[in-house]
Amino acid sequence: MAGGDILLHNPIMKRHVLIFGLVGGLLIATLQYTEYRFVIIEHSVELYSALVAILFATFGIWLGLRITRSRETIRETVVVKEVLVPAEALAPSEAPFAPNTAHQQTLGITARELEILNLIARGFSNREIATQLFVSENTVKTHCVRAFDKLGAARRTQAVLRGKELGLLP
Amino acid sequence: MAGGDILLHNPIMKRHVLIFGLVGGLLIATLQYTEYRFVIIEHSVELYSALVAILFATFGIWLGLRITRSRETIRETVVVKEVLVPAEALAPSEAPFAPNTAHQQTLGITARELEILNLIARGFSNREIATQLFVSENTVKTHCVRAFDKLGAARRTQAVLRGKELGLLP
DNA sequence: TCGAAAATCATCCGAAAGGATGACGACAAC
DNA sequence: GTTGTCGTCATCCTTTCGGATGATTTTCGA
Repeated sequence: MAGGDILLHNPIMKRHVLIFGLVGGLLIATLQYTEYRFVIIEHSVELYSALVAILFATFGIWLGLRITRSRETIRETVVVKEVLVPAEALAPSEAPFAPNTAHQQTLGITARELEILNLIARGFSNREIATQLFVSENTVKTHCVRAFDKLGAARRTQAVLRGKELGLLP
Repeated sequence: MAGGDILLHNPIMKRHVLIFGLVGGLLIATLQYTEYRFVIIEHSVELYSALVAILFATFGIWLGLRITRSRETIRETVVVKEVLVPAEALAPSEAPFAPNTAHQQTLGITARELEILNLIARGFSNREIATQLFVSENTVKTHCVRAFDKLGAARRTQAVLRGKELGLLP
């Protein structure tokens, strides 16, 4: 049930769905309107269908991505809370790794910054990171600079080193 | 490039996109076909549009979910690898660290190159490394390029990662 | 619902890193 | 003495990073 709640009772999602419906309605209305105003070429049904299909497929993909993204964020915060307590008694063998939130907090490193640090540590370039996270390269660079600043690092290799020293990275 | 590779050069993704296109084409074809076979009710364009829209929106959302899911899976497997390998080469706290000479030999990595890899892993820039080793920056860069080539790395962060995986670096 | 924090994106610039290629001396192995 | 490897250095060029700055949008908590 929680999954549904997260998706449906989320105001952000509500707005997206609303926009989705609105755009759909508008499109249909436009279609109907144009039918009376302009000359409809023969066999235009499939053309319209294709257009609408492409449009909505794109929008659908975007929405799908969007949904999972916000779901991931929610999940992350939950996980952090969850892991926090057993962290003291954690076996060093199997754990999915819990970053040292104490250090993270004192340094003021945000979740997103840590996420990017992680990808840097895995050897990805800024462009690759941008692609993976569905943001622009500029954004990644901004996060990088801020994270480096907070870590007192001048380079990404140094940032990775510091991150591992502080238990922020696996 | 790897980010794009994960999504676009992924056989699973390719199949999805293929299916996506196929379904789209089939739908359009069906639409065209039915136009000649059945009686088309008046104002059916918007009906068809709505139908197609809903269908493709659903499909799009599904695809979006699918994409992010496989992306997560890929990321997870990477993590598993990362955790798995260095586990065996984990130093028992005190040893001054002995690099895996077997891997070093098979890859043809020279001592000097390993030395430079080590300094890279410690977060030094090429210039700093040059100063420490009393050689020119150009020399350091040459060693870097050769080492990266042997390790199959495109970046120093990647080289460090590979080096640790192979037990060449502490 | 208001404001702070976070995330996003952009542009500009200089520095660092990466890639290709050629060259030269030292040294060991054949 | 020839060959091959290694270390050294250089030049030229392209790409990537890092830093500064400003703006907008999202998100979240009071």
